[in-house]
Amino acid sequence: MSITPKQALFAEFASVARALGHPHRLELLEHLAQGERSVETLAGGTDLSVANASQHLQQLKRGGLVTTRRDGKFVLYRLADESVLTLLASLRRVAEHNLAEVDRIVRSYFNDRDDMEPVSREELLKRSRDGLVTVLDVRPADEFALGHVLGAVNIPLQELEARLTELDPAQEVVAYCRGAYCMLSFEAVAALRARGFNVRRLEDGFPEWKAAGLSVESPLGS
Amino acid sequence: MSITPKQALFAEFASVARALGHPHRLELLEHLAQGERSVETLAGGTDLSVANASQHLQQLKRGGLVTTRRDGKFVLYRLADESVLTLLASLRRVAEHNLAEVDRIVRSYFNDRDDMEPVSREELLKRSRDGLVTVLDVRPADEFALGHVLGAVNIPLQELEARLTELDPAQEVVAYCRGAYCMLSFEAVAALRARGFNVRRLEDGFPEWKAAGLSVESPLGS
DNA sequence: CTAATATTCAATTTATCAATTGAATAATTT
DNA sequence: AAATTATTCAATTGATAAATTGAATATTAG
Repeated sequence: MSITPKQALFAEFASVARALGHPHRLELLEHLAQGERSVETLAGGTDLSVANASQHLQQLKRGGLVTTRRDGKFVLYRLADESVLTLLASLRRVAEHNLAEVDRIVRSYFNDRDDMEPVSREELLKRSRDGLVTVLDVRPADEFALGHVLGAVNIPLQELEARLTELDPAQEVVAYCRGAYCMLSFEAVAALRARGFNVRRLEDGFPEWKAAGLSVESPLGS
Repeated sequence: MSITPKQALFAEFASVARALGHPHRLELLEHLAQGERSVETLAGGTDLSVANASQHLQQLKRGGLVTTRRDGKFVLYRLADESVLTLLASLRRVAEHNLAEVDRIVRSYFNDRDDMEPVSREELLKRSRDGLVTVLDVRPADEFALGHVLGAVNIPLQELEARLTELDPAQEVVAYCRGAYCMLSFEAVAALRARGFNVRRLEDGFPEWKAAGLSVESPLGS
């Protein structure tokens, strides 16, 4: 018996889902959500060997989640389009709603949810315009340089302890990083709170902010 | 070295994606999108052995995509919540946008003749007013009952073969279901065309029709 | 052209998944 | 209680995926 078109379509849809179905690939996608990256950069950022990262990236490509272009001797990967971010957000939402294990991890590692109630994009935008908050980007400097929330201050998490004086203790701080589950901003909040700062997290990260069409600062030509 | 919470979360997210990563499981989810079903019913609807369907359903359950309840000797599966439908829609959207193969399949099986182009809402509205088409809603009866295109006939896809006599073979049929990526109307078109009907799909589905402010019939109070 | 760098490919081992079969469990009917 | 029905489990076989290694390609620089 032959394959029906419906089965063929489901097979294609499944291939997209399978491409998402590995922790390393999700991590690669999180990095790619920040912008275009070379294989070597991605391998470094995710602690994978270059060959392994390359293979995972090719699976993402086969699944239609990323595209590539060559720039000199580098092959640069990027998300195929915005719909990939939406898909990742949906995936997170389903996991949060329906997997007890996710809830358990978030609770046990990120403490009280009340305390950590994230700031919505809308709220941040409003309070930022009114000059009421310091927007703190805790991603590495190179990621910040490739685009960030308009008016944000960049203090990479690793430098935070050393650069506390750059933050006004009298003003609320809202920290963000790569996305809803990027650890950097969780850690920044914990560190700053321990120093007496009034600080919260943005509900998600830079890619979502950018995708929502909110104001960003980007380097020339991008 | 120990597993970071981030890695643990990505592993959970990946497990959700893996649950989606098989054509049979996507087909099961499509059936479940229509309402609660027993294992036997699902096995019948998808041409799987009961044991095989049961195992796939358990994978969906582990992935947090479905839940179960027991009713007498039946175990009834249902989608975990609405966010699963959103996730499925995102998955289809990414596949449609970024996989050439999906486009090829849709074109070659559904759109490769002029008369297989989907009908726009405006065109359907006009032809419907002029009495030129039969508007066919192929969603399950309970969904139809909650609101449908004004004047539409409801023949759920599953009953279509048995109720062909209700359709006038001399008149063009326009089928619709839940949305642009809902498979039901694709299948209805394929089935009816095989029977010699002149049939096309609406470009999207009921939610878009309603959102566009076009005439609908709804139950009291909604 | 040759050397150097970035990425991919090919081959391997290990691990996990898919489908089938027959038996086991759980609720219902007789 | 025994028989019936629906579902799940356990064990098997064949298929596919993951990570590693070393070699192969493609581009740039000298």
